[in-house]
Amino acid sequence: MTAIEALRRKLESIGELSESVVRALETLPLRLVRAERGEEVAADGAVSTACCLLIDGYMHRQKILREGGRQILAFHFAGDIPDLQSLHLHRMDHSLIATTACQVAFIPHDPLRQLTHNQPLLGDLLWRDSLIDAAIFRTWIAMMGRQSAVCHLAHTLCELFVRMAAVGLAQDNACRLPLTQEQLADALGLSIVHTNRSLQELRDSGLIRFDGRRLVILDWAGLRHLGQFDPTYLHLRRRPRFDPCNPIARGRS
Amino acid sequence: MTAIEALRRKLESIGELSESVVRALETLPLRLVRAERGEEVAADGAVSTACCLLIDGYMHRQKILREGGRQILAFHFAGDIPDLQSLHLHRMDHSLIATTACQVAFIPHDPLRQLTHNQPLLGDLLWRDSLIDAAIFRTWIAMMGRQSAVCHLAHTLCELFVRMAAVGLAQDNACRLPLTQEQLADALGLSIVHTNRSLQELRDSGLIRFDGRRLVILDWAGLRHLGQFDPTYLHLRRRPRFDPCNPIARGRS
DNA sequence: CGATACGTTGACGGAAATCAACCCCGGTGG
DNA sequence: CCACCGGGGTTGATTTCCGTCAACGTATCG
Repeated sequence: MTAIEALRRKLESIGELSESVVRALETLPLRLVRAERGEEVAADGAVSTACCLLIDGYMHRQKILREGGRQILAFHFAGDIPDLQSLHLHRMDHSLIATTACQVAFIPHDPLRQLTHNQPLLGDLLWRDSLIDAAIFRTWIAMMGRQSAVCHLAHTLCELFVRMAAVGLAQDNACRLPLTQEQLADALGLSIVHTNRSLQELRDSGLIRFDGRRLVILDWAGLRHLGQFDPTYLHLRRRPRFDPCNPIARGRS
Repeated sequence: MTAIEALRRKLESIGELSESVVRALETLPLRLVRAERGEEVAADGAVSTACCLLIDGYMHRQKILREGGRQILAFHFAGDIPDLQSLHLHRMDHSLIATTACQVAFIPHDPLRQLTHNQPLLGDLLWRDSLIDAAIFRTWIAMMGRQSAVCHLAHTLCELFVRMAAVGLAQDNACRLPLTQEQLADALGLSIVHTNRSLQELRDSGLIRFDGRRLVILDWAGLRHLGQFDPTYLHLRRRPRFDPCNPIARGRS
């Protein structure tokens, strides 16, 4: 998949994209780079001059705290621009890490900003994307502050699955999800041990299957209910019309 | 203070604002409204057609969860546009509440969006503002996930104080902060009881004085250290040059 | 004067952290 | 070929931070 094709899928999942805008996107200068697993693509505190468009692979954003603790802030995959905020906040306030080996395209800030000025509708759409990023943070805050570990975990898995499905990265009721339990724990704000036990709870209840590489949803309604998951906050253009794993609703497409 | 004057102070605290842009802002149609304490200015799930510029008073944003729990997501004061995200995310994914009686100005979306198109530099600055909003969410996530109650509380107080100081709402080492312990607790994701005890800890250590109306910082260095507070993530135009309560640094202005 | 909202305190219970093993598996190198 | 190693996952025992419950104090207000 090309860089612009990945971006196009993403933007179309959250808004309308005209042909002229797509053509304009294709004029952007791109620097294609491969990032190795664990590589720090953008460092906390650094000043950045380009945004990173993720074409293939997985990345995450994280903050390292004084006593060595780590908090993961977001997970990203093909089509995402994990450091879009750097377009107007030049200094990074967290770092961007390649969760797996990745293919990325760097888009220099200057031409990208120019393009958002010349094509206000594209600018609005990218702005919208960054606002959805923020909406996800808000939801994480609510889950961390007021929900139990299992609920939070279930919610997070729902969110990742729906986001991936929206850009065509899920087949049927499964998606690739190459996360260690340690990464999951650092995203949820839990210990590894407790994360492990919460995962077991979801598995033992027959809601999911997950081996650190692939997530299979066995009972979407159950997982969604347990995680109190309501996809409104993702602001997708089409709300998922049916529960991905509900064969009845799926029948009438 | 007028609506545009409040907005001007805010925008100047995070970026450059040219005279022509200020004049352009003054052409915006405003609907001035008073909101009473506790009033829901924008409801979760509602579709909004205007942004709310806060001229005087305090507001907060919150999510209500299924079992009646509440999570406060942000605190706002004069100059803030708490629902700026609605400009590109029409449906609210949380609600906006008047913490105290407020004076607000509603700015309809259409002319505001037009203005961001005609004045790309203003658009960029508002975008930046919404990105700082997100940066604050990220920091809250890290605090909730990986820090103790007192640390989180100290950090939150530091943040509020610095944000207010940046727009001239703090005098010396004190600012108005009309929050109940229940609201503080719902922001921190703690119980009221534990919030009360954490506050006492800060008071007993001689770091702050706080009576639910006014926050006085008695030991900025200590509070800042305890809360692991580093203001970088607020992306202010001028980093606070001196610690507000450090008389030595303050001497050489 | 109650009524209500907010703050404070003590006793108790529970969810999650911490500590400490142990297992499995793939890679690597003697 | 097998010993060794490191990363990741799993389990049990113990501890602790924080939540819950319940009561009481205080101030404001109609």
